[in-house]
Amino acid sequence: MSDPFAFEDSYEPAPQPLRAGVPLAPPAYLDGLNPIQREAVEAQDGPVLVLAGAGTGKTRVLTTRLAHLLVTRRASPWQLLAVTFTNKAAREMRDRVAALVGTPAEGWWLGTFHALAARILRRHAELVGLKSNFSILDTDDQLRLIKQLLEAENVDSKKWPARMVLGVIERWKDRGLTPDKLEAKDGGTVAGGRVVALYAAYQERLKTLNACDFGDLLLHNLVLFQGHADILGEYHRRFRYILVDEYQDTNVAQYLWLRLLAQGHRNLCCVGDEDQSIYGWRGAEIGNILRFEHDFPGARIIRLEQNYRSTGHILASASGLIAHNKGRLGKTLWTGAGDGEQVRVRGHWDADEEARWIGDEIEALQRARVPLRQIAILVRAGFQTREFEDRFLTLGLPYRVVGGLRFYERQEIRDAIAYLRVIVQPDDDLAFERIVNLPKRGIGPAALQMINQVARAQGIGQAEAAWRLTETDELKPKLRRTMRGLMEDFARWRALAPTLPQTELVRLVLDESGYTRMWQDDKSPEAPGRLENLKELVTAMAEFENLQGFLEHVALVMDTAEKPDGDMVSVMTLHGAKGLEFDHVFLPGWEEGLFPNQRALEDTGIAGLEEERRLAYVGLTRARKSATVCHASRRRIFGNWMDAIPSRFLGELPADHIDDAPAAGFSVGAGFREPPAPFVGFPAARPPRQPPRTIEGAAWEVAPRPRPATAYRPGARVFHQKFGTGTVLAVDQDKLEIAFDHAGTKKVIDSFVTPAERAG
DNA sequence: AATCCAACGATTTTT
DNA sequence: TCGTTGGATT
Repeated sequence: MSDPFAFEDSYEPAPQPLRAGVPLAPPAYLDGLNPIQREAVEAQDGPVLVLAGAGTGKTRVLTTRLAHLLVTRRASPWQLLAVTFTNKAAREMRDRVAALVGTPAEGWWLGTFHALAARILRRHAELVGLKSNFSILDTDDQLRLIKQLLEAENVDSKKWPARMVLGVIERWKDRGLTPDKLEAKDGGTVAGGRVVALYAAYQERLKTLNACDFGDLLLHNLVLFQGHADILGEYHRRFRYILVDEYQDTNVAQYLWLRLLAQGHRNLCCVGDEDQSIYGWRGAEIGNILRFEHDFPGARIIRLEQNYRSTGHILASASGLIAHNKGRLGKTLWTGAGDGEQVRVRGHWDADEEARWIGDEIEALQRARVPLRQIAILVRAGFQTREFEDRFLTLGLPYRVVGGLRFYERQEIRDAIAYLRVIVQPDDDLAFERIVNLPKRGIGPAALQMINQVARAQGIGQAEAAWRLTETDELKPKLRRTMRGLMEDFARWRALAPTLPQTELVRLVLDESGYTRMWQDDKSPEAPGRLENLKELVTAMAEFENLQGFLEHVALVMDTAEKPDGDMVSVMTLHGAKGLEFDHVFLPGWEEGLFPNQRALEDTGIAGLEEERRLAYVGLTRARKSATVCHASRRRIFGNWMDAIPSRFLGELPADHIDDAPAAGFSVGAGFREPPAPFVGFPAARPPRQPPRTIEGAAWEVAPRPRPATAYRPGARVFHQKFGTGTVLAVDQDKLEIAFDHAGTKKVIDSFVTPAERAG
């Protein structure tokens, strides 16, 4: 089987540009681009920043640019690296470029930061102390791991919830900071001043689990590139042109990753809009885009400012609002379309009335034959959707709440995947722990504790420890039999895995493990749905080449391509709306405290306020024909009614473009003060050297680990917690055969015995 | 091992 | 207010 991404092809000489890159007649796909867009398409060499305002045809420019590179033969597909944030964006880019070029472009590196980083990491995993079949953990796994560590460290998990500790660690990872770059004091008082140590322990644990979290995918890439110039060099030779979408959302680690890769040919084109940077709280660093010119000297900045989406008043309102931000590069959006309607601002007595009024408005639109799919309600926080759901339910108005539990986040799906993970990667203790007693097998906390004791003593995974336990008399016969059975099942499934289509394998595993039966016997109302989901999982798996590919998909492509079903009003958060557009947009809840959100202000001060304002900007610019902003005087927050004052953002909307502009003099939320600017640190320029390490074992192999020879010799007197004192008869690596004084002859594992006091 | 109650805490969540 | 979670109880 040939790997289209094998390195050999990167040494192929670059194809010569066709007529020095200038085709005789401009290709058809350039028609209909405006002059600036065309400039952005044709500026192919050197660093380029395309500042693409909302609705200015960004995706079109991006895809045309790629097509142009290919058609003019400046680069072959395999010499392109195209990075997006979401899988949706990657899909769209792939499809649209294929449409432009005429054939699907095969062999280019197109994907999300994480998917691309994972692909690179799988190739060189040994160099960062992993095996190439490493698992990618989800948030659940991460939290369980942190909880275990907190417990081991005796940290009060009430005071320092795992969520928070994980958050701190992830922000460090976002900034490219490995534990060795931190000092204990960098963690402040979090977890009793021990977060840095916890971070180090967490990373250590991940390594023994042969696992990565999302942040690690990038972080390990950085370590790899910085420590192995030869490998980085190969990627330099490979990637002649690099294209990045949504650059305003990159974090420091991603920035460093891009910078390292772009050093080769320096053809780095980043597309983004600083006014739509809304993920700062997830580690996105707006400074990346603001500093682009400084970071990449000689960069060309191209501003796409002609908006093709919204009518004049909407655009002017959004522009007027965002002009209040300081941290901008600045753009002046304009539209050739007419003024359209002014942005409506409406106040209501309370949130219920707000929902009622918006419901009525939507019904009016419906009567005017506006398709419901062209209407959206964009809220600041998830809980705001409830009022609308209640209202739409009574009105019988079809709606859909976008977001919420995703397919792969469902319990039964995660369980099924855990089985597969243990098969692919026996060291994956987190997956093992999840399903070892699911369905109930009687392998409860006590048994697990024993497993853990062996695992820890011998430095092996739980699965391996369980296996070794069954070779002894440590367990009660019944338990020993079930555990042995389970371990043999796993061994068998593992052996079958490479020979069986993955769909067959899951079916087999879910049946033989009793997992399916468990839900079949379950009388709860949700059980049938879960069985349905499991079937859907099997169907979904069919599309993948192999089990590994499927697991990679699950880990990295958490979204399921949503089916565009039915004509419904969309209700979603402002974050969820980024990149979407609707004819008619309703923006409820513009009140101080809610929007801008109190916590955002408290956490990050002026930076937080500006991010909230960008969120408002994103909301307004989703609208094509009409935007309606609402605020209520009373809102039920956490059960009790709270008085609310209109958002300061309302006062920032330019009066000329507003319908029923509220009277001037809105109070600007009292008590707001500016905390010190948050520290934004860059890691030291000097790359840390990591000694290369080689670990044996291909994807499906369970490399047999040498068992430590025991310190006990035949004749030694030992003590065992359960069986009492005895004399060692025979030694087999870590297993001892012991003649106990009162319990007969048993096989035990040496970690369960201690030297007995010498008699006499 | 299951079940019940009290306490808590509740923005945003591309991967 | 309401859903989740963890401890305690049977």
